This record gives sequence, C-alpha cells and structure tokens, in this order.
Amino acid sequence: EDKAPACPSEPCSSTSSTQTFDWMKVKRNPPKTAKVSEYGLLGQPNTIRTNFTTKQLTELEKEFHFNKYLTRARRVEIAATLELNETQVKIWFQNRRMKQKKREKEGLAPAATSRSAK
Amino acid sequence: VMILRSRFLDARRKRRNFSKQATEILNEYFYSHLSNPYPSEEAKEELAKKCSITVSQVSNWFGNKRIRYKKNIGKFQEEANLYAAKTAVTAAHAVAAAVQNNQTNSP
DNA sequence: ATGCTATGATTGATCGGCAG
DNA sequence: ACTGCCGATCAATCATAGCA
Repeated sequence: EDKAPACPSEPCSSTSSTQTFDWMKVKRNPPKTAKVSEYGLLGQPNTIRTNFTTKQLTELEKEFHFNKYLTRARRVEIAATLELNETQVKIWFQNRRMKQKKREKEGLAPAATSRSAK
Repeated sequence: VMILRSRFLDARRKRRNFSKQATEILNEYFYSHLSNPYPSEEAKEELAKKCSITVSQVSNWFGNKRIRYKKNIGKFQEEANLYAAKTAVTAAHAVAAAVQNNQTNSP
C-alpha cells in the first residue's frame, strides 16, 4: 500500500536525479480472468492471480506433451475438464511454450567457454 | 496448505546470490539508465558475460530491480545516489546513441 | 538458533505488435 | 474487426540466503 507519490520537489539534499520516470508509473490492469465472479457483482474475487492446482497443471502438462498448440475444440474440452477459462488454458499454453523455448536455450549452451562438463 | 509442489518443481530454486561484482555491474547499468532501465537483448548478453550469469538471470535481475525500485523509490535513494556519482565519473565518453535525456520536468 | 529483510526464480496474466 | 501467438514485462509469491 503505497500512496502519495509526492513528487520529490524538495529543494533539500538530493544531489542528483532520482526522478519519477514513466516506467516507474507503469501500472498493469488487474487480471480480469476468473469465472466472472461468483458474487455476480463487485468483481472482487477476480483481481487475484489464479492458483492452478496440481491436478490442473498435471493435465495441462500432459496435454502439452501431446500437442504444443491447441485447437479451439481441444481448448474448450480442456477448459471444461479443468474448470478453467479458455483464456486461461490458452495463456497457459503460450507461457508454457515460452518456458520450453527458454529452457532449451539455456540447457543447451552453458558451455560457452568450453570447459568442464556438468 | 499442501502446496508441496516444491520438493520437485522448485527444487532447482536453490539459488545463490550473485557475486558482489556482478551486482555491482548490474546496478551500474541500472542506475546509469534509470530513465529507461530496459537493456536490449544485446546489452543483456553483454551484461550476462561480464557478470558470468545467464541472460535469463540478467532479465530476472532487471525485472526484480525495476519492480522493487518503483515499489519503494525511497529505499533505493542512497543506492541511486551512490551509483549516480560513481557513473558520473566514468561517464566521460560513454555516449550511447539511444538514451540521452537528463532533466525532465514533472507536471 | 530466531527473526526479519534482501534477493533470485517462478508464473498467471497484461501490453504492444504482427499475422491470418 | 477479431483472434491467436510471440516476446517482453509485470506483479505477486515462493523459498532460500544473509545478517543481526
């Protein structure tokens, strides 16, 4: 809970910058995911990062190994089975693909200076 | 909760802090580019090499740094001034052809 | 040992850009 | 106009490291 930006306009101390640049003001919109709130309104329970259960992750992982990409039909099926939104399933696959890419990129080149073996 | 997901998903989370020197290099870059601390892929690779860490770790470092910095700017004031002064001396001919802004005003 | 803060990594979700 | 994917990033959180 931080409030009061209070621009550092104090003529005291501060020998250099330390200003508030744009990137420091960037604010992400709260996640709109979730099952459209179970309370109908107030949209309170939604603004939280969904925590996938081990079961859901296991299933998603299993599906991923079968197909790196989902078809609309498959997505609908999985979303229903795991009680997730189609968007969540879609996003999960996207993140999973990126993760895979990153992993193979790193786990296949740390021997830059060619020396020793792990 | 039975979030025992660790034990095998976070097993590799056995991190180790970066060397003092690596952190030094990263902070130097961060504070000397405070107006836009988003190193390009090339810059990340260079930093990774200098720090003896991976590019991903460099990305993680900047990601954490940016978030934590803006979360509590005051807490990093000292550090900011420290590196600002340090780079000021070294900044004699480090003219990058990208970022070159100085005093911007606030509304 | 005890407790708290600093810090690296993970990850669901967002942002901007591009392609179909 | 709309939707999915990519690459980068955000933001919250996890778990450990480090210091008092």
